[in-house]
Amino acid sequence: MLSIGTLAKRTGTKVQTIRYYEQIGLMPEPGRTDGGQRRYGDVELDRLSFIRHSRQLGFSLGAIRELLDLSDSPERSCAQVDAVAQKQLREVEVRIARLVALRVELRRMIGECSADRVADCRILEVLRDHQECLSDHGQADA
Amino acid sequence: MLSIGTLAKRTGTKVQTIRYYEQIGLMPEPGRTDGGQRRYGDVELDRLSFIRHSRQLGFSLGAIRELLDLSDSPERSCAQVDAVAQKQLREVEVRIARLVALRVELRRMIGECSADRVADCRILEVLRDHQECLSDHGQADA
DNA sequence: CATACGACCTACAGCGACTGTAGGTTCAAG
DNA sequence: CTTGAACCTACAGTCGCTGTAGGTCGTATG
Repeated sequence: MLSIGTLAKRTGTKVQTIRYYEQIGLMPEPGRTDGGQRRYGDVELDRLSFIRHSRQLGFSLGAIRELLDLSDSPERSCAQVDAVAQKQLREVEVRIARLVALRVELRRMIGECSADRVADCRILEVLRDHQECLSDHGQADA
Repeated sequence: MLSIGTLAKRTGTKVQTIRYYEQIGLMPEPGRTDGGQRRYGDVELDRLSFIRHSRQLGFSLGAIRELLDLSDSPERSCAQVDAVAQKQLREVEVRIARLVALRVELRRMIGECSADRVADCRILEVLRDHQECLSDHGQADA
């Protein structure tokens, strides 16, 4: 039986984060000692490892919830699992594309500035005037 | 004199976002009509354009505040402006590297799964077992 | 067996950067 | 003068945690 602190260490999670996952129903309510402290077993350890690893791969908690639900029906087709993963991949690809476009602009901006004074700084000029950009770089994140 | 809605349209910002920027002191408190509605001039239009464009390039509101402060002292050296932009570039590069590593894992994971049933799904297996990953992909974001 | 102290408990506020809602007021066109 | 779109304030919600305050529990040591 593991305390929440031990579970946290084993999975590289903060204690508060585990309690947060319990609060939003992503982790089950565990057993308690007589004094009211949480005690976990291997099932919970595995579940939390799954969650953390999925988070590291960028899956949202919503997507993770879906994956956990799916993995509870081992006889079903795994097409839905595939769809979730594909969607995540596409999102990662979109973000990479956006960031690469940003990198281009930032590099160009920095490279062009050889001024001494703020008044002549190309970086600030570019930021002032969107026209000077090559791409439209809609949103930075998402 | 522009209403907040017109300013919003011109800069591709939501009205609430402009009010939010005012609230956190990034935009100045504008003049008002007798009825209490905000009215903006070209100075505010330029400032908001600067903010929005910087946001699109991924600068945080904190960094933007710094850049706006710097651009108010036109005689100063622009080394600090450069430093802010360089920092942003480095952050973008780190994020790209992370996302590219994620893309590798996601593609591999998806490519390996040719199962029909959830029970044999490679995607879920990989998510369960971190060992199966090549990189350490620490944090998804940041 | 008593004590100390680190780990645990709950409840709630805060982060960044917005976005949305409710309920009321103002402006400008017809 | 009326209508209705646009404006106003104030506050709650988003996501995924993280931090704090103030109190309780469990266990190793003396």
